Amino acid sequence: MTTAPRFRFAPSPTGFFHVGGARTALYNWALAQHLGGTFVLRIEDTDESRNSPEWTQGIIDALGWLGINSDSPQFEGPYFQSHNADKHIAAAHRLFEQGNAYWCDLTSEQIQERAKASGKQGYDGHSRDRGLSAGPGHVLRFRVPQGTTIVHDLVRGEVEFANDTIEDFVLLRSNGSPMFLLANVIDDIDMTVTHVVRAEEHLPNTPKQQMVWDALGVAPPIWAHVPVLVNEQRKKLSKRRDKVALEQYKSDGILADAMVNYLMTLGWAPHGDTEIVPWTTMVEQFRLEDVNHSPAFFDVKKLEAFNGDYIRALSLSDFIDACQPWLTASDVAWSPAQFDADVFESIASLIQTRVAVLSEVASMVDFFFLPDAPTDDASWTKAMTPEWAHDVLNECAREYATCDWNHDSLKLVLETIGTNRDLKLGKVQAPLRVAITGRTVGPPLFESIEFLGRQRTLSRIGVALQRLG
RNA sequence: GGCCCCAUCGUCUAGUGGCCUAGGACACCACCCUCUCAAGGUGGCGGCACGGGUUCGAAUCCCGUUGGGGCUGCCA
Repeated sequence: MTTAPRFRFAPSPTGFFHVGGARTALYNWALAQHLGGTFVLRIEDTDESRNSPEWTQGIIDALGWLGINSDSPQFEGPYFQSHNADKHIAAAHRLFEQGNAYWCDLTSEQIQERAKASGKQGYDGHSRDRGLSAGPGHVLRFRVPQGTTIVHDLVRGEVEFANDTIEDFVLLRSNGSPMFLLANVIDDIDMTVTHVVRAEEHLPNTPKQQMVWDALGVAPPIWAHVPVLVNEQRKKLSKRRDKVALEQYKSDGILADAMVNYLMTLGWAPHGDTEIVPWTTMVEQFRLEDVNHSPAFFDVKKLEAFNGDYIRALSLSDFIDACQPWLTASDVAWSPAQFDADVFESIASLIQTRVAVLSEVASMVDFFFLPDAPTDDASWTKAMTPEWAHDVLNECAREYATCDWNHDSLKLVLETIGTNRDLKLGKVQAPLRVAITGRTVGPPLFESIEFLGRQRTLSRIGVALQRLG
């Protein structure tokens, strides 16, 4: 008989949500969905010095954004490791009573000195047989048995560790609080976790944890260590150097689906020649055995390419909805009163193919809502330098005062002005574009002018003419 | 230093002994389309780290070398 598998995701609440953690969570979630199991969220807050309660809500929100919904019947938690301290301590004492652990009174300084003197690194097992009991300044250490420990890992195969290379690690701190290694195991046992899927950086901890499982008489879980995510220097993504906050990508305008899809392909690929596939397909196909063994570079460019794809796949109304946060943000160039939702809806389809991240939208449509064209000196210089610029704008102003107001005729007018001077539309449009939009690049000009209206168009041409002198 | 992991285009990957003169995607380049910029289309550039084996046959298996990475805390 097989019971439904139970996966767990066990982040520590140390600020924002790390993209590496996001991928690990996604792998666990995909597996839970694929196998009809449970995803258990456990907040590992044993290190009191660096946890903060508001961050756990951040974790839940971030998971929710990724589609790992805490309302789902397959979602369990959050549990807090700190709430289980009693169980951890009880287990530690049981380990002591069984002879699997012993007390030690050495300080870190003393350990270092001994290591220096012996020339060997780490703790040397000095207190193993000293028969110490609990007391102030005493830590409880696990008595690593002789022999070898074999970790059966679903992505790596069998990994063998000689136990004599593993030091007697600390279970309980001198203040009596449990260490991660212990707490982690006790919680996994307590929550009947069957699969531990986590990042590769935990692989060296695994034999230690497995020994604790064994000592407690419980069969260890199925392990799976997925490769870490690295930066361009091939170093593990770090909070200090790298942009790793999921929230940051969200506020830059990365779509959740794009992020999910991209993260899943870091270390794994869906079948076939397309890597942009719906979540349900990934759930169906994802297998731990197919996960790559080597670190994967978190490539923001590729993420944005995925995102552009997802943006273009949105229906127009979904796209418009998705843009709202960036149109109403506090740092936007226009005032709320100046914003015209109808205008935005009218031009949205022209914007949709032109952005890779949603935060780009604002600077692409600002000229519609600002009283005057935005100023961009580089664009101005580039477009207004030709000696014909002034005359073209002048003629434009005259013709646009009376011509039919639709993009076809607006275009035809400028085309004619250009033809008379032997200038292609691609060239003559430049001064007009900058006069109207402020920039040399942007959405299609004549549609934009049409939406802007005759009055404002004429006024902007006037302003530009004046500036040209 | 010690322990462990890893090694296919610049990057993410497909590939599990013959279908591989190694496929796709991102990036890059060119062309087409085109009012700018995108999007889209077409094409191109570019890789099995190296050396030994095993085998009729190796990107795929074994060994070694080299190169990367992770861990090495009374952090998680």
